[in-house]
Amino acid sequence: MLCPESQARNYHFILQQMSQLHADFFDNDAQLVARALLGKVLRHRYQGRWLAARIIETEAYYAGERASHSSLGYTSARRAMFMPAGTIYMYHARGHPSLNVSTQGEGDAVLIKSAIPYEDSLTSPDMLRYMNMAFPDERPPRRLCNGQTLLCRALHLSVDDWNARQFDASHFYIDDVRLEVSRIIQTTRLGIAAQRDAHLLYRFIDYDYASCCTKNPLTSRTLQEGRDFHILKI
DNA sequence: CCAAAGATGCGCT
DNA sequence: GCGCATCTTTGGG
Repeated sequence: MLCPESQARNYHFILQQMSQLHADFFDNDAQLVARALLGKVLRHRYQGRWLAARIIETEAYYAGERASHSSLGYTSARRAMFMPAGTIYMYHARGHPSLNVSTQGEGDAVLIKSAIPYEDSLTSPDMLRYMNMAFPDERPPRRLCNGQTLLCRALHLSVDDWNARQFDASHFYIDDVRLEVSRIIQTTRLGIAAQRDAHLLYRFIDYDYASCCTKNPLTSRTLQEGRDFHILKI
């Protein structure tokens, strides 16, 4: 007979095994993976505590276009983009870590661009406090993960620990807890120079959380639906 | 040395 | 809300 604490641990482990995303999830076209990742939950164990965030914004990158790091050529730092689908690719963007996952197609990947903290029975009660420890100032929950480097900092994910590695049910993985995503905004990626395929509509946002993403197309005066962005119904 | 798939505060509308 | 200047750290030529 297991003690209650062991039972809880077992239950936790079984839930992880049931719902975590495996390599076959990522072994698809980068845009499909980018869309499917919306509503999925990043879970990272940091100092014995489980931290989690719901993905609300992603970008797809292909070796065959000019915005991707892989299109710049193979280097050791970029090797994870060329590794099998489901390999974690992390790099430093302006001094802070950024999280990507390789997909089907050598050199193709998805950038996880923003998320919001997600609390449930698996996460630590003091999760928000631990996320906030990454920042000098006190931040409201919706400002903890709304940026590709901010979410890595809040979840305490480092390049040294996770670049070119695989997800792992005991430390860091992506979970499918069946959250509903009914509409997706498809629009242009951010921070891409005009001559590097900036026009491609490879950025995806969970419509219901557009107000929490890095840059909301719905409230822009200059962007027009049908030209600069589309709303996809699932 | 400097470019790079950022984040922020400030001033303006 | 938007554009712009300025701060940031690392890997690669």
